[in-house]
Amino acid sequence: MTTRYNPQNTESKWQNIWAEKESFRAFEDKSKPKYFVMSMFPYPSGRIHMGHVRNYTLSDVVARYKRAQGFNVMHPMGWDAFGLPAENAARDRGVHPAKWTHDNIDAMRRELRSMGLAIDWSREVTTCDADYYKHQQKLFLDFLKAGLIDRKESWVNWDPLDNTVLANEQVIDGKGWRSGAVVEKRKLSQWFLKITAFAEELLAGLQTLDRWPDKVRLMQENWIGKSQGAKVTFALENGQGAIEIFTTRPDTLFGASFIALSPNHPLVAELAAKDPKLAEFIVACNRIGTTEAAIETAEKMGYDTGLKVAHVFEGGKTLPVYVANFVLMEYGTGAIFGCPAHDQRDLDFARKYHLSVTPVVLPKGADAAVFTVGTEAFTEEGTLFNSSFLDGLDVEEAKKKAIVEIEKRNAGTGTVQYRLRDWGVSRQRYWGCPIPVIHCEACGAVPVPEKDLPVVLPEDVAFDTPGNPLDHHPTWKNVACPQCGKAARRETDTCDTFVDSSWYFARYCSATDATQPVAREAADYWLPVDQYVGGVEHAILHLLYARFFARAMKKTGHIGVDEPFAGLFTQGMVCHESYKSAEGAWLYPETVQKNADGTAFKIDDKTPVAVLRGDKMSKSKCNVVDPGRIISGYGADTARLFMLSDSPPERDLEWTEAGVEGAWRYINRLWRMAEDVASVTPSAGQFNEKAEKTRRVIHRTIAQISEAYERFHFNGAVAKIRELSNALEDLDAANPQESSVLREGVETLTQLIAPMLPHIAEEMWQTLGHQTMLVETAWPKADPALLVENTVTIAVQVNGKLRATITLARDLPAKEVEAAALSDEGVKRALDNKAPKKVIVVPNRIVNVVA
RNA sequence: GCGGGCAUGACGGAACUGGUAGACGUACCGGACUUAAAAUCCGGAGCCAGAAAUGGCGUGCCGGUUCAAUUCCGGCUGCCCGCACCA
Repeated sequence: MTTRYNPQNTESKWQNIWAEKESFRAFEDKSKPKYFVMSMFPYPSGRIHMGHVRNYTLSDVVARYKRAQGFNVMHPMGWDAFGLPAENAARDRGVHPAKWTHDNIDAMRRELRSMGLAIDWSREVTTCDADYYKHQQKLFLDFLKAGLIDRKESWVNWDPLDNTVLANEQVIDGKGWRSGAVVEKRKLSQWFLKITAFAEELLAGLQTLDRWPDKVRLMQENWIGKSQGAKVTFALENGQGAIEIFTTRPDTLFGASFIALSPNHPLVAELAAKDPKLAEFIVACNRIGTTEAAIETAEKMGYDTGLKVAHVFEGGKTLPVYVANFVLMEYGTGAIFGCPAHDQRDLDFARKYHLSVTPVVLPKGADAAVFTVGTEAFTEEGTLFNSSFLDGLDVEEAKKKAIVEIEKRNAGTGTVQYRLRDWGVSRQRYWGCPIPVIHCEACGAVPVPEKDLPVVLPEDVAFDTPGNPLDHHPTWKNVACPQCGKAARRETDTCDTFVDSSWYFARYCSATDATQPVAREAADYWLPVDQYVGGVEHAILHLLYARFFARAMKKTGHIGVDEPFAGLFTQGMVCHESYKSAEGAWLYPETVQKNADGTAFKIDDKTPVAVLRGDKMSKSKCNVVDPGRIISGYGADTARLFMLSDSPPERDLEWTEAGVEGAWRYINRLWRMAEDVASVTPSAGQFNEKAEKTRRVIHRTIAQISEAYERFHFNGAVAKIRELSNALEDLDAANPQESSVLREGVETLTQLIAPMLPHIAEEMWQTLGHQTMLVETAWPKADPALLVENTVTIAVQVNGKLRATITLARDLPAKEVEAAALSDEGVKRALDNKAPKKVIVVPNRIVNVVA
C-alpha cells in the first residue's frame, strides 16, 4: 500500500512548480510587513560546499517561516564574482575570467536550486557584470564628490605573490589573507575610502545592533580601537621646530625620560638625509617583517638622534630624542614620549639605553620614599607623586588635570585617537571593478563623467606577464582628459572586491534598475536587512565595510538607513573527521570504511586508516563531503534536516554518515505517516484521554516550534518535531476516538516541518488532500485553551534532594500542595519521622521540605 | 601580553527569568518480523552497589551565596576565538 518516498522526483517536481508560479518573487507591498532576509553571497568557485548548504538552509528556514507568518519576504541571492582565482584560471588554463566566472555561476546556481531554496532569483546580482559595477562606479564618484574618498601616498601592505596591495584587515598574521605570502611594506599612491570619518559613528552604532552577536560587536569595537588621550608638542631645543606626540597617559608626563620617533616619521627622513648611519638604521627597521614571529623576537632598537626637546611641564628639563623601531607611523602622530616606570615597553627600552626611570604613580599602600621600579613597569591604578601639581591625584583625575595644564600652556590638546585606519581600495589587478578616474598631467585626477559610465574592462587582455594586465594593455588606458581634452591615462587599478560586497544588500532592493545603483523608494521599503546570515570570519572586514557603505550611501542620498543589517546570525563551520593512510596520505571519506569500534580501513586494499578528530572541512585534508552527492542520493531535505538537527546553528557541526542516515530514516518515517493518515477518514465526536492529551501536545508543539524558529533554536525545533511524531505514532488510526486527532496532528506536523523540509512537506500536504500549496498556507495557530495543563507534576525534595513526584490539580493552594507532599510515602521515609522545619512551595513546580 | 567565549552520558546535544539534569538524536544491547539480511516495530540504558525495592554519587576542579546551583559569585585548570610593539 505505501510507496517508497522518492526524493529525486518529488524535490524536482516542487522546485519546478515553485519556479513556474514564481512563488518566491518579492514585490513591494505596503499592506504587509516586510521581511528582508539574506545570506552572505558566495564566491563562484564552481561547486557549493557544505558550508554553503548550512548557511543557505538557515536563511531559508527563516524566509519560509516568516512567509508563512504573513510577512512580505525578500530572500535574494547573488555572486561575489570578482577576484583573483578567475585571473589565475585565465593564466593557467587560458580561459577568460568572464567565461570562467559565468560558467561557475551557472554550475553553482544549478546546485543551489537543487537545495530547494525559497529565493527570488529575479533579483540575482553578479558583481563582475557591468550592469552591477557600473553603479558601483557611480557610487565611487558620489563618494569622491562628498569627500569620502582620498588619494594619498602611503605605506601599504604589498602581497608579493598576488602582486597587489592589501588592506590592513586583509593581512592575517603578517601574511596575505588569500595568498599566504609574507606581506612587505611599500610606499604607493592609493585610493582610500575614508572609513575613519565615521569611526565614532561606527562605534556608537554598535550599541543599536541588539540583534547582533555580542562577540561580533566586541570585535568591531576593538578593531575601531578608540583611545582617549592627548597630543602634546615638545619644542626642539635647537629651536628648529617641534615634535608632536600622542599619549593616553598624560598623567605620567613627569616620569618622561625620552621621546621616540617612528623610523618613517618625516623628521627622521630629514635627519637621515644628513646622517648615513640613521639612514641605515631605518632600512634595518623596515626590513623586519610584520609577522607575529618577527615582532615577538624583534628587539627594541633605538637610535639616538642627539636632538633634545624641552619638557612641557618642567622648565630646564630636556628629553633625548630617539628613533625607535617599535613606534608606528600609522598610529597617533608617529611619535611618543616614554615613561619607563609605567609602561613595560618603555621600560625595556630605557634599560637598554640606560635612561632614567622615575616612578610617578604610587601603588596603593606603597611607601613613596622606598618605591622603585625594577624590571616590571607599574601599570595599575595608584596615586600620583613626584609630579608637582599632579601629586596626590588618582590616575583619572591626573589625566584630566594634565590635559588642562597642557592646553593652558598651548602645548597640546586633549584628543581621541582611533586604531581604525582608512580603507585602501586600490588593487593592481584586472578582474575587479575599474576605478572611474582619469589621470591628466594638467588637471590631475579627474573623475570620469557620469555619461561615460560604465568604464568597462577590456576583454582582450593577456595574463602571461606578471603584474597588472590593465597596465600592460596597449590602448585601454589611453584616453582624452574629460576636462582639458589632452591625452591622459586611465586609472589602471581596480577596486578591492570587498567594495563589491559592501552594497549588494542595497542593490537587491532594485536589482534590475538600469538607471541608478538603488531605487530610493524600494530601498526605503526593504532596508534595513532584517536578518543576515553568514560566517564569523567576516565579523570585521565585510561587516564593517558594509556599515561604512551604508553611512556613505545615506550621506550621498542613495539610501535612508545607517545600519545595513538589523539582525545578524553567524553560523558555525561544518567539520568532518579526517583519515590518513598508513603512508600518511589524506583520504576522502568515501574511500574509507569504519568499523564498529571506531577504527577504519581503506575500502580498496583493506589497509588500516588513522581516524583524526573532526576539523573544518577542507580540500587539503580531504575531509570533505560533496553536497551534490548527498542531495542526489538522499535528497535536499535530508541534507537540510541533518544540518539543522544535530548542533545549534552558531556552533560547529560535525558531519557524520550516521547522522545523515538518521535524517534520511526520519524523512521516510514522515512519508509513511502521511500515507497512512491520508486514507484515514476522521470521525467527529468524542476524544478519549489519549487523544485529548495528544491534542495538547500538538498545540504545545506549535507554540514551541514557533518560538524555536524565532530564536534560531533549530536543533531544538527538530527535537520537538520528533517528539510530536512519537506522540502521534502512539495513536490508533482505527480508533474513531483517536483518528481525527491523528489527522490534525499529521497536518500540523507537515506545516511545522515545512520551513526545514519544504519538499516533503509540500508532497505530504498534497497527499493529505489539500488543493492549495503549503507555501501559500498560513502558519498554524496554537489554541491557547490547549496550552494550559489542568494537572501538574510537582517534584518533592527533602533537603534539596528529589524524593518523590506527585501529580496534582493545577494552581492548588500551597497548604494543600504541602499536605500532599508530606503524606507521600517516599517523603515520609526520607523525613524518617522528623518534623519538617520549613516547607517551600513553588506553585505548580516544586516543594522543598527542609528537615 | 590584552580582550572574549566554552567545559553536561560512549558521541552530538537539551534544560525558559535558580526549581524533577540528561529531552531529541547517533552509536550500542535485547526482543519481534524474515530462510537470511536490510528496512520496520517493541523494549533497555548517566555511573557505582543491589535480584529487586532502593540507596549513594554525578554537569572540568576548589570554594561561596541559597530551602534549592549546569544556571549566580570568587579562584584554578584545559580548550577555542579575536587583536597584537596601537603609545
